[in-house]
Amino acid sequence: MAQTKPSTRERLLDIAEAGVLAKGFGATSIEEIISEAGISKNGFFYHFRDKNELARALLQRYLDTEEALLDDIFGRARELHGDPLHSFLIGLKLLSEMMADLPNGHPGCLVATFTYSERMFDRDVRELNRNAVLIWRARFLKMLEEIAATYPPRDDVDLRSLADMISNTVEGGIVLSKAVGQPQILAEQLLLLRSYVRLLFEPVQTQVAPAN
Amino acid sequence: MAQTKPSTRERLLDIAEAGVLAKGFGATSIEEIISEAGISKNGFFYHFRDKNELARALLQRYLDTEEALLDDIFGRARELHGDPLHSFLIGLKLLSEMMADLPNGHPGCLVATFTYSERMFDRDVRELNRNAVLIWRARFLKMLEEIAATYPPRDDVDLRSLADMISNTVEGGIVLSKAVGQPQILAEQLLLLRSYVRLLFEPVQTQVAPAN
DNA sequence: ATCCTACTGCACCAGAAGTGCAGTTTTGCC
DNA sequence: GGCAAAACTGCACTTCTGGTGCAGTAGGAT
Repeated sequence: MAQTKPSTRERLLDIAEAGVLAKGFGATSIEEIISEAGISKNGFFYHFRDKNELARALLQRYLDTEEALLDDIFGRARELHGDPLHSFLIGLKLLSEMMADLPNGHPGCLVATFTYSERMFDRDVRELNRNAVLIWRARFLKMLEEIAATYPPRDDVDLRSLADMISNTVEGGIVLSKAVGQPQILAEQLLLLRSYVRLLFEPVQTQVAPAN
Repeated sequence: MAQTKPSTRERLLDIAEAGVLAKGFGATSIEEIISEAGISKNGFFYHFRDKNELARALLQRYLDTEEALLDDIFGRARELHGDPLHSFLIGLKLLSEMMADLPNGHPGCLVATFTYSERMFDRDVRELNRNAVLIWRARFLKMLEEIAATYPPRDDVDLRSLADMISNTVEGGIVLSKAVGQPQILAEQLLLLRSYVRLLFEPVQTQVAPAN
């Protein structure tokens, strides 16, 4: 089970991911994946029992990458500022900047692709997808609780909903950016979310200062 | 060209829409649509030249319905309160309540389904999809400009981005609600958006009063 | 009576997901 | 170097789906 051979399997996943994010899971045929990878059909089925297992592997890899990315961004933000609120605001800024710097815009979120599902996947894959969102929720909720402990929120908001708002903004931003072909929408929306968090938690007097 | 016969064509669209929203466009086969409609395959192709034309008709009808729904909600909100800010806040509340009242949650947005495209549609359909988002933007921007004329925003936000934020919240909320199977997420996110709009535009002294 | 709309029925094609099996190359290990 | 397992190739075959083509028909409007 321990992967020592990354090459072919990883290449299949790379090709599949690009296809799925550009065209959707159903529109990405095994035929085209293997032709691009220069492998036979049975070579493909050696690595993945069926298309559903490809979906599972694709999603798992994607989620691991996203987790690492969020760890990195909010970890760096925390290093830049010890205060929970300010490090969170810095994290959102960094995230927004990272999204703005993607040359062709965000390629798309596999979680959303899988949610708007296409051929329905099996329970495994759907559960993986569901858990991904719940993990994001837990991550951001933890950060918000830390913030709320120091800065009482100005409006009576549910922190759990607010935690979801980060994922919500990203998912919505990706859809809108892709739909109209304006990649910057996602980055802008993250800055609006940041503005909301500031208005909610930042003490009033500080707000008169320029916005960064 | 003037439709006098709604029955079969509309029924095909109903069945197709339900399928597409539940499983995605590619996973909804013509075969299953016609079997549910009790019609022959050629009967289907009599109404739609190919699957792409079905997509176009589906999207067009969906957009018309959404337009009417938004007209209705924000029209009613305006009747309930003449002030642009308060009628907008009422509109968001009404929208949130409507989403909360959907028995099985929002069935999904065709614009998002089509964006995360699945088999790529032709230029026509993609343009229709793009314009839909731009029309939503224009609608909300108009309302926000009216608000900003009376209430200077507390943070230096771009009204165009803020206009997109409504669509963004809905699209993201639908994805999250569907992904985790918690329909109320969409309604909650709309209330958070409402909270942000309040914090942005509502004069400070009013804020101390209880929310809502 | 006949034309148009709205279909049915049948035959057929290509592409995609898979299955099955036999055989071959590559590799890692002793 | 030898051997087994891993990582494939090639071919044949099945089913489902999208789509085409053509011939025919029931029922209402002119």
